[in-house]
Amino acid sequence: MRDLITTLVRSALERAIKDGEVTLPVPADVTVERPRDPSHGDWATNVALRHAREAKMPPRELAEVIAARMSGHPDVAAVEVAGPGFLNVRLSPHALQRVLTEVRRSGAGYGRLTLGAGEKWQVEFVSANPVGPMHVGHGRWAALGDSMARVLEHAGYAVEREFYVNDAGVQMDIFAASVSARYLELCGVDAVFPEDGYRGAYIVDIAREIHAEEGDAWADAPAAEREAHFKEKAYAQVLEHLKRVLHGMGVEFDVWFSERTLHEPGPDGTSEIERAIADLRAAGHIYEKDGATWFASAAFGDDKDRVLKKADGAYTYFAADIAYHKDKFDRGFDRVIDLWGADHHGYIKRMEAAVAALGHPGKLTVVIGQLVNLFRGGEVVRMSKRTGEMVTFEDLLDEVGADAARYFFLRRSTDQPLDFDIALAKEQSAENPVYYVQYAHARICAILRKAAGAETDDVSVDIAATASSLVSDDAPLALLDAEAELALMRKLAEMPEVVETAAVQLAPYKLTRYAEDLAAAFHQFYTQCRVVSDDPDLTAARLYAVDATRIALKTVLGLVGVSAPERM
RNA sequence: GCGCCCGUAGCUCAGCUGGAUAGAGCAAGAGACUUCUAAUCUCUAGGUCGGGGGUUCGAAUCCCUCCGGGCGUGCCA
Repeated sequence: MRDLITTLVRSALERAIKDGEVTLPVPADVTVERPRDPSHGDWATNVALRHAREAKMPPRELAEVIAARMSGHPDVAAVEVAGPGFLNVRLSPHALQRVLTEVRRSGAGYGRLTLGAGEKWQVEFVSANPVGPMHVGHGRWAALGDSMARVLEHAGYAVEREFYVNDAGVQMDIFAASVSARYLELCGVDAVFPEDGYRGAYIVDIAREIHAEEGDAWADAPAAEREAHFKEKAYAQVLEHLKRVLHGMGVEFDVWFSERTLHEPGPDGTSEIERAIADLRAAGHIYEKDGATWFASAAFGDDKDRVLKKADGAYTYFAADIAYHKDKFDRGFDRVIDLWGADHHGYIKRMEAAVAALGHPGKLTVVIGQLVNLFRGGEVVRMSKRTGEMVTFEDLLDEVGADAARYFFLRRSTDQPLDFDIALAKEQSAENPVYYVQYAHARICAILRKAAGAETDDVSVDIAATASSLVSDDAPLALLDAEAELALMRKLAEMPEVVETAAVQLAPYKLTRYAEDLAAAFHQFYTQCRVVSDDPDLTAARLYAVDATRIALKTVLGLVGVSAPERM
């Protein structure tokens, strides 16, 4: 629709220039946008303002010339010159009614774009250390990353979802030692709990499970042997937990990437980490100092150079991260998106530097997800993996449900810390916007059941089948010209633009806002326009509009990752 | 100290690649169900866009500066 209006404006201006009415080179920057105030029409352009000086005409006069050449088009109801020289374009009912046809023809593919042109993108998110249960922040990033991936897919990208498992390194050792200490306690052996160990109750649970399975068998084993064994047992349990919780909220990963594989030697005897450093060295970005191996990241915009291999011979976490990102780009992604917690934002510059040094400048986008502050009826709930004082994300899901959790997590812009009140999310009231949107969908389904002659709360009715048999393709859409009907169609027309913005800005929260707007437009329509009446033509036309709204609502909820209930 | 994020209505937040009279939800007040779901709708009220400078036809938006809040700033992971 935007393209259509842009073309109309441009060709009107071009004709005016050709006819000698305006003296101006044909401008390249003719753009139309949505006016903030809907009373200003559907589309507006400031071309006249921008080029008045060049054309040596007052802006309003130039605008009048363009307006005069735009009127008469069947999709345009009115073109007005407003304010200092804006051109406001109002779409005709006919143009809006056509949107309904487009929605119904596209079905679940409504709003799909070719923006991505099939480019291969990767979204890596959650990537929680496998040393404990998912916390609420991980839940937000899961909702965010998954919805981002869904939007990008809708916008035409080929998207892969990846979870990076930090299963190597010191955290895993501490984790194993913590489980081991709890296990020994269960065996009745006096054990010293590691000073920096994980104190959460879940560690005890894991130890108990191992003890139930294997008894005291490991009590007398050498510590190193026991911990090595427990590490794998406990790791497997946590990984199972992560997969179960994520699956439970509808998030599925294509790849679970193990950090260990970066450390293991390949067929040629070198690890991926070593090969990544060798690449950087060959490109001249590596030097030795104070017994350590350094990456000259400052040359790529980092604050200072970074150590990759410490004087003691161990690789830093950053070295593994570089190898990991090299691996990603070796897999052929056109763009890699990392979703990190806010506490990692200090790493963005060095990671971007590394990616640039590896020969992929600008192909990494790091999105920072701010933290979640958990409340319960106004009281702060603490979340700490170390003290064990925490609400796990699984607990939260059990309590508020996946729909409410996902919806709440997405409602804020990514770089905004989120206050999540458990009591509020549970509340089934007007304060809870997820129900507002879902309710609109449920209401539509009730109308369709009613129109089909079924009981309005008959759950056995197949809505999609009912809709397709009930709604006639040649319904007289021209009858739809009431204010509430036009407003609903306008809102439906916006969806492709919303998908585009959400994809370009990696901002799924735009979808929740749109979903609420669309639901509001429907609720208003519902209040003002009786759908099933004894006027068969009007009923047919309105059923058509209602079904288009159902499709769009279901689609946008799908992009958010929230269900569209047929009855509430 | 330096870096990133933030400061907009009583609360939670949109609007930020400059555009028209700064918006929404909640909370507050007043109304609307013998009708396809009132988990809804309608109306009212609510603002020095943190302060100050600058850039220009035009600034919540861009630049500078100050104030306030959050996070980060390891040869940790």
